[in-house]
Amino acid sequence: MVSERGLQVLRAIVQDYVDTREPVGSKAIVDRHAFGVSAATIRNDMALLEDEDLIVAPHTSSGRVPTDKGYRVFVDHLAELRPLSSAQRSAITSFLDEAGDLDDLLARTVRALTQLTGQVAIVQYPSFARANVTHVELVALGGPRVLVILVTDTGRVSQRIALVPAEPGESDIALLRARVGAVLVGHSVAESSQRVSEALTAGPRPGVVLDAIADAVLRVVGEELEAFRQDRLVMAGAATLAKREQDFRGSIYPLLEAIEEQVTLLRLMSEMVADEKGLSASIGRENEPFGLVEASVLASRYDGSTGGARVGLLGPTRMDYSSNLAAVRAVAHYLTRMLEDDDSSR
Amino acid sequence: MVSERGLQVLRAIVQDYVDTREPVGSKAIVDRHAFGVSAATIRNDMALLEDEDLIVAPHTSSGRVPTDKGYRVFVDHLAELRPLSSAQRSAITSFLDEAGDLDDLLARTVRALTQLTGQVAIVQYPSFARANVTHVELVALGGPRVLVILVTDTGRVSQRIALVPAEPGESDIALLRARVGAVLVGHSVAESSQRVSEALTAGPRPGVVLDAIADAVLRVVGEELEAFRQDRLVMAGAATLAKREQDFRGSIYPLLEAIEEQVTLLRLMSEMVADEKGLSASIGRENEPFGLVEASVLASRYDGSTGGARVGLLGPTRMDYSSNLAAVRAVAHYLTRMLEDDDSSR
DNA sequence: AATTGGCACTCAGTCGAGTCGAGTGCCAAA
DNA sequence: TTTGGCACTCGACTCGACTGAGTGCCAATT
Repeated sequence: MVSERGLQVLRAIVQDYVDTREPVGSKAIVDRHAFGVSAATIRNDMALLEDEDLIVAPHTSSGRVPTDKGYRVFVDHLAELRPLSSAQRSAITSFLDEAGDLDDLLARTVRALTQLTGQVAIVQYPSFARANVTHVELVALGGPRVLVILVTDTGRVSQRIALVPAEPGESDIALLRARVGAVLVGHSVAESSQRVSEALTAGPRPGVVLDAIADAVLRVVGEELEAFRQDRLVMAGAATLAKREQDFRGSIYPLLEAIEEQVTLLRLMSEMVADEKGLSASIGRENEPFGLVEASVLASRYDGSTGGARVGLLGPTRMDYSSNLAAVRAVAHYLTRMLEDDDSSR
Repeated sequence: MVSERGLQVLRAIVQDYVDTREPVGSKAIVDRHAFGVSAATIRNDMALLEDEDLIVAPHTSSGRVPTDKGYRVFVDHLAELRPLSSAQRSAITSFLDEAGDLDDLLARTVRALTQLTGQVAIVQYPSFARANVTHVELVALGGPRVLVILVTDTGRVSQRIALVPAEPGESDIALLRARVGAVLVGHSVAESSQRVSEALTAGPRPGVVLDAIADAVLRVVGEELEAFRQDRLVMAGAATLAKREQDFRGSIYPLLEAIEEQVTLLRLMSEMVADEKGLSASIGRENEPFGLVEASVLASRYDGSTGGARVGLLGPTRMDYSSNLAAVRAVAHYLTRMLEDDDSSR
């Protein structure tokens, strides 16, 4: 069983190891931390910690290094999030304050977070599945092309071009707009998607040109709604991985690939279990199902209203969890406030 | 002066070095290439090549390695682009054929190119400065928000939300649409941008609400047009750099950073000088002004009509120029054809 | 004049022995 | 339970010897 002091020793080991990148020995601990006991005592504690699989010695007779389990205990029980400096806080707020639309806000968020932590920052777009479609607009572009525009109450706007079987006239467009609008407007994205499929299986009445056009438009709308339901990520700081390369035993290739793929990270972030404060961490081996074993992901929920969306960061397992968790929490906090504040303007 | 055979020796050195990643010696050359002369003769030639700064010996008595200048001569005079296999060609065409809109087409293009070469693929968006604005659409979103949509004849559609000083009614929207349309429709993006500024300096008549709204909308339109004029890049395969890391003496950090920044690569690609076939290469040190010294960029123009746009790739100086140039050329070719073919549908 | 075989020379890479020292585990004493 | 002492381990570093690929040069050959 690990004593109270044993846990303090673990904390010291994690902190020093993150600091120095070198296995830390009993002597180094008594030097750098005021434990008031001798090195031999620390050694006994370390032997226990090793029994518990919280630390490990890379080879006989060298210092110890935290295991993934050790980091986990540190994060769960030992890390005290050290609050950001006021300079940092004001830097974040003023930087985010200048943001324009949602895209810009999220882009600024990741930049701020990567700046703050020196790690890869990630933010998930708020999920749009529960958003409601408020407007549908159709614009005839000439020829067989019709521009379809969808707007949701969360402020997301998207457009797509439909190729229709016949060129619609001005009045046709108005009719189409009403018809498509009836299917969508006022319904959530998820519902709308459903309703579009139903409207399509009904099929056009043969020979009725407008029906054929409407179907073509609906098909495009369906595709676009599907895209709405897919979550997206915004990231920044991928280059910082190259700087931290020494922290990875293997190649950073899997990491860069995950960043480029996005979908892996998306799943990973979605499946993370948050604590009561909305913070979550996935450490080292815990990411094995996602093909990442030497990396940790820290994340926090933000913007509780739309639910599910997260902001976080990705870095080597050997990272400064205290600072980084604090940074994630702070950024999530400001981002949430930002979204609440001017909810009406988006 | 370098003899004809000397150049063949240079070619052999470049090819073998790219192949083996090891300095190549005179013996290896006579073994792998049928020169019909002895190693001593090759050595003499190599001495000349070294005098001309085309190759260099990393240390006394090891094989030679091409210099940047050597690669340059190879690319300009010696590389014969080896055509793609028919399997590759059909893979490209069928993959690009499935593309939807322009975004999708370019995304597929970079994926195809990175697949083909194993390098980082880059494509510049066609410049929209000369595109003409064909449609302006306004949608009242309720409250002070008005959705502004711009469409150009190149098929680019973009939208933005304007915050206006008063909520416009249905008829106001129609009036506004006509008014804004008069400023933009039928003019190129560059002209439109100009005309918007002029319309704004005229200023609203005081007290006329519609004028104030129109100005707010025009300001947003101006911003959006500005965004049109900025070129953008789409990239893929950044992760492959991690695999090729051994090919870089220094860190890959500057490369990843350039990829993330985009603007550096954009300038680099814009300033490259193309040969008569539209192909261009920038090798190693030649990229020094852009902070890249161990990398080469190969590029090709595509879609001559809109002018200026390029597709290309980025990789270590020690790359297979023959294959990669051929791949870039082929992809540019198919991309151009794609854009011409269904010009009407975009 | 170009090519070739021969030869001395250079130097990175490798291997093994020797040394150093940080750090451990264990034990007996406090 | 803590502590000082001590033998032991083992990675990291250094040094020297050796190896071998490859060069430059030169005299002989074609």
